[in-house]
Amino acid sequence: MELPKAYEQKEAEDKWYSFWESKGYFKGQINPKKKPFSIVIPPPNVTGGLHMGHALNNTLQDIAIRYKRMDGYSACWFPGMDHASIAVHVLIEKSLANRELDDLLREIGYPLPNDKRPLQRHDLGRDYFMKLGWAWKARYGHRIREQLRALGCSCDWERERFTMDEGLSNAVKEVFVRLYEEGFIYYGERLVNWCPRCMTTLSDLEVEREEQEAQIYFIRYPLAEGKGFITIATTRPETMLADTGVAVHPDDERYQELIGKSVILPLMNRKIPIVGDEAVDREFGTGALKVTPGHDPVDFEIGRRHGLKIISIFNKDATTNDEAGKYQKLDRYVARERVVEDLKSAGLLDRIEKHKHAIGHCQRCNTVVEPLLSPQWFMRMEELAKPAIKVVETNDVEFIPDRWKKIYFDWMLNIRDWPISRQLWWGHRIPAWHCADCHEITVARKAPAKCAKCGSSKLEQDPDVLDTWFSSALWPFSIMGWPTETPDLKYFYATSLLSTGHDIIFFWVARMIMMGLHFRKKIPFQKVFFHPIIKDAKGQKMSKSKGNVIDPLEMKEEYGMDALRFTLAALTAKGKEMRLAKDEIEGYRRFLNKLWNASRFTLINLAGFDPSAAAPKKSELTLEDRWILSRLNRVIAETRESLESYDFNVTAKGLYDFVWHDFCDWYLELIKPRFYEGAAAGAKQSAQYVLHQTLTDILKLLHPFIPFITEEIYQKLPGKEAESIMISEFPTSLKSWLDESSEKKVRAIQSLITAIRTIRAEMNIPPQKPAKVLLKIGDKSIQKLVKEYELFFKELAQTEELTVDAQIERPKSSPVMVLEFGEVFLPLEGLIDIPKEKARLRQEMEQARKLLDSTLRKLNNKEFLEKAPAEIIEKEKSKAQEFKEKLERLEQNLALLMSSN
RNA sequence: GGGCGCAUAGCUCAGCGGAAGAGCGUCCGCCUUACACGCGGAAGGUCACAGGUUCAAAUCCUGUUGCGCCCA
Repeated sequence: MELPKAYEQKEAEDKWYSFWESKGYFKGQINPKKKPFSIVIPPPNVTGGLHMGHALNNTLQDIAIRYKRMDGYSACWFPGMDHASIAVHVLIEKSLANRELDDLLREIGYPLPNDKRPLQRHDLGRDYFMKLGWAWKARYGHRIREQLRALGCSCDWERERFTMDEGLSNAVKEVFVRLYEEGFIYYGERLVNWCPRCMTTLSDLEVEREEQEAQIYFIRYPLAEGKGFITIATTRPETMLADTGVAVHPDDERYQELIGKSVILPLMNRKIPIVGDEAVDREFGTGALKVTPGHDPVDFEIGRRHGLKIISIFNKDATTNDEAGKYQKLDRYVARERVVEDLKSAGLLDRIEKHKHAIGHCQRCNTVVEPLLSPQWFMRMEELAKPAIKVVETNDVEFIPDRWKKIYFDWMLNIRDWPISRQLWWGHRIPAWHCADCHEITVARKAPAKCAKCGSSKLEQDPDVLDTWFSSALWPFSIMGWPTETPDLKYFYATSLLSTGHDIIFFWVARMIMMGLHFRKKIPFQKVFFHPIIKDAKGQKMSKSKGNVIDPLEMKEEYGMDALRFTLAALTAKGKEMRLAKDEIEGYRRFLNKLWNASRFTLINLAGFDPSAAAPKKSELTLEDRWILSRLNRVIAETRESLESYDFNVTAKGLYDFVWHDFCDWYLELIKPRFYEGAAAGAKQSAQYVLHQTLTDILKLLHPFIPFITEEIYQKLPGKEAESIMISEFPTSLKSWLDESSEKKVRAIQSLITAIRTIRAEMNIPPQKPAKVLLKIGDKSIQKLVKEYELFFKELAQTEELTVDAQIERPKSSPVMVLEFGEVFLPLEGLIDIPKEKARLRQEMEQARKLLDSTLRKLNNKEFLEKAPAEIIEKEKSKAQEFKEKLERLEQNLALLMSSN
């Protein structure tokens, strides 16, 4: 069966994905006779489509799962998606305002207004908003599913889950109730990060700090007793309206006697105390700090320690409220201007300086976050973190690369309570009910009929939803049916591998470990692989606004998905980031083209091959056969090793080099004569056998990386063992095929042929013109080798007469290549370029001398001889010998060149 | 302010104790019947800088400089 001239990727990709799926290969089977290998997908957000980061992560997971599946494990990849509470909520709100969701609104039967005014979620109400969310999920969930399929991901689609599915929602409720009952979850009023745009609280992790050029204001606060001022420094002058104290460091000599006294708060004329607190940084500003417990977390703590009042001057949209007196009903930045103006006219503004500092922004909408006092649900983390730290310390959960462990420990050791409630609609509603009569809270799995305390039936469910990461933290077991102890949980939990980006190590990885340990008493996964973050060619983050995104589906169109997959794998080294450019993908597509053509060559020459016939005996194999099989078995071992250690780049490069440079450049070229007419039948048959064997293994080794093209070729191979390469056996390296001697011989032949080619190229001898070649070689075994394989030289270096001898006089005007074990002469009829030739020889001599010097330096060193391992000394000795001989030959040749012309 | 990472060929990056590597780009020559998405050949590097450890350092340690990232 022959292959067409070109690989039609588009057709092949669709065809084989459907084939695999229809055969049920993706389905995870609970099989007690096999070891399980399971992966849960980091569920993509149903916000839109998948970007290159997803393509990377899912490619890596697919490589891992396909490898293990072929290697005899019962493999299962659990796919699914995340409802992404705030992200989707924000997107829907934006799209509503732009009236981009009218089609979905029509779908859910919402009475659309006739005009085009912007819609808000409150126009829809909670029920319609939720319906809209589900319609959104259906649309984008479908898109994501199709993208994963386009990537070739061998997910078990029957096990697909969504974080808001009924089962997973039950798991969320169950966890919430249990943690509440165990005292880990509590309700309380705290100062939280508040996004005035999203109108919700945020955890510290959801606040992104951005260094900004701002101003620092020095303000004089008049002392209440006697004359004078204390000058404070602040970056947020408007919050002074809510000041309830001034703090200085208790040991600060400048302010010693002011502690315990008071100041009159300007503009508000409020008397507030001066307190001493160690949290004050004496070096910052004037060393005196205005204390605003209602609007700053540090101040909140200081206030708590000194019993200061808490005043809130902001509404939830960050406008000022009536606590701000005459400054009420202003935007926070307008309030700032007014306050500064008035301070200036009152002569209380000392000065304004430029000041760089980090300002917190909402991760989702980039609005400046406002610390706000509000009642929220929190989760105590410290106790949950302890066992989760331990399992990483002991490597029960292994971090790859392990440098991420430190980052993890640092965060876990300083972990703080987690605000888990969000003032959003899209998400898991908190299973808590507030009593209108006694204000008691009832937390329950199902809506209670009456208040647990007073029996009132005036109950209202808490309006808030849970932080998305609350449900994501349960993903590895909620996806398998927890709290029911399902067969999946018994067999596939703990999962084998989690592959993810290091950017969500706290958000997700840490929390999954804590929840897994708490609720399953078992780690959620054995290994965590942190892949690099994809950047563009210049090292910039890919983003729509920068216009530098490379879209995976476009790359599939342009180069084929296999090319993209192989590129991503080849770039996945254990660094923090990787740079992707279209050039890279193009380069690896060429590799696929090479593979395709090598396969074409193989199939053409396998005509008449009987795969069921007995394998040739080892003695019937030629040198090149034994060589390629030896190399193949080494590559198999290396492939397995690097796959096990998640060195994807190493695997990819190893296979690339083997296929292109060993198999195509040398093996295929060396065996061509065995397929010429008139060649011996036995030689052809054994070549066919080795070709078939090697190509089959190459395809299998490459399959996890480039599933489509390998299947396309595999299906055309005669005598395939399985109905699909996907379920064929992953090659195993056999030591009996390792053949050092053949490898050494072929290396010698290669270096001789390369030397001849180099001379030909440098002397501009047309490639097709046969040349006489003289080889001066002392080593008898190499002499013999050359004679035996003269045909190789004829085929690959276009030699006509090949003379090999220990004693050969260099013919006049012949250039020379000097090797470690001999010299190559090419007698030329015309004149050679003497100066050029001299320069070349000199350069080579310089190189050889450098090498010789460095080995001699070692060998002349007593300590080296005493302390270095014997094998290293041996190696150095033989190196010295080689370099010496080479240098002598070069010298002789140079001398000859000088004298003869 | 604390922590982490990175500096290797023109570009992008591997290598992380025992002869400086790849891809792309550059230069030269080839339409050799698997492949011009190709074949053959070549040029190009005081491995950021300064110390140290070692028989031996691009590789380990310390410091300096420059760039990233994370946390406060």
